[in-house]
Amino acid sequence: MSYSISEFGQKVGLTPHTLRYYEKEGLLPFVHRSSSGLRVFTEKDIEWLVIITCLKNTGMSVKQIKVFIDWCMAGDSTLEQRYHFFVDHKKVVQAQIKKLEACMDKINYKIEYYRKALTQTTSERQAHERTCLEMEKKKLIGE
Amino acid sequence: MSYSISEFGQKVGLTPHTLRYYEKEGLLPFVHRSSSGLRVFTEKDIEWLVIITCLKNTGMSVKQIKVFIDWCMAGDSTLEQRYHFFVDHKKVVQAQIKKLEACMDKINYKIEYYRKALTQTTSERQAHERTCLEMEKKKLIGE
DNA sequence: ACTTGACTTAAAGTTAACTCTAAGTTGTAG
DNA sequence: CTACAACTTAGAGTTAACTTTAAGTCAAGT
Repeated sequence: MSYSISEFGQKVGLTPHTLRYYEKEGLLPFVHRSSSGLRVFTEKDIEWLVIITCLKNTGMSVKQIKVFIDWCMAGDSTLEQRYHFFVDHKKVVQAQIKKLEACMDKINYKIEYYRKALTQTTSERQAHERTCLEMEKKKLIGE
Repeated sequence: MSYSISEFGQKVGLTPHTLRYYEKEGLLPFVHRSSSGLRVFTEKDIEWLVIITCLKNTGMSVKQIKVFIDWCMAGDSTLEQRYHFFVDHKKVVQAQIKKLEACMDKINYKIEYYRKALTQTTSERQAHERTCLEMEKKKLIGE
C-alpha cells in the first residue's frame, strides 16, 4: 500500500506543505519517488512520522530530529548514540511533565478560589469580613 | 519592600527586556513608577508574575494572558469569566500532559529497543534470526 | 564635574517552524 | 483532446515571542 503526499498527510496529521518542508530539512530521506518524480509514501513511513511527531511534540527542534534521522540512516554503528539520544530526551520530557503538573496545581488553586468567590455573594463576603473583625476585637479585649 | 526592574527580573526569572516587553503588551498594568519614571516592583507583583509564568509555561499566548489581566483589572464583575478561563485552561493543560505521557511511552519503548540491540551482539542477533527461520520452516513442513 | 552603570523609549532584528506564492508539469475524467 | 486538480520547485512571507539597538536620561560614587 502506498500513498500520495496528501493522502499521507491526512494519515499523519500534517499538510503536504509541511511534509515537503520536513523533506527539505532532511527529516525524510527514506521517502521514495515515482517514475514521474512524485513522492510515494508507504506504511513504514507512517512509523517514521510517528516518531518524528513524538519528538516534535516534546519540543525537539527540526535540527535535532535531523541528527537522529541521520544516525538511523548511518546504520548499526550509531546504535549507542541513538540509545543515549532517547535516554537524554526522556529526562527532558520528564521535566516538562513535572513543570506542567506544577502549573496544574496553580490552576486548580485558582479554580477553587474563583469558585468560592462566585458561590459566596458579595454580602456574604462582607458578613464574613465583619465576623473576622469582631473576632479580632474580642481577642484584643482579652475575651 | 520594592525592587528595581533587574532585581525583580532575577526574582521571577525574566530579563528586564522581557519585563518591559510584557508591560508594553499590557500584561503588567499594575506596576508602579517612581517619581523619576522608573518601574517599582513589589512583593505583590511577584504573585502576578507567578501566574503569568504559569500561563505562559502552559502554552498560553501573551494576547490570551492579557485578556485575563484585563478582567482582573475590571474588578468583581468578571469573576465568572475568570473562573471559566481557568476551567477551560485546565482542560488544555490536562491534554498537554496526556500527550506528553503518550510520547513518553514511545520514548521508553525506543530506549528498551536500543538497549536490547546494544546488549545483543551482532552474531547473537544473527543466531536469533536463524532460529526464527528454522521455526518457520518446521511450521511449513507441518512438524 | 565627570564617569559609570542602570534606567528610559521607539523601533528594528532574530529565530523557528511553518505557510504561501508563482510558475510550471503531470495524469486522469469527460 | 482538453480541462482541471494535484503534483513539482525555489523562494518569499508570516507569526509569536522575544532580543537587540540606538539614542538619550538619571543618580550615585570619586
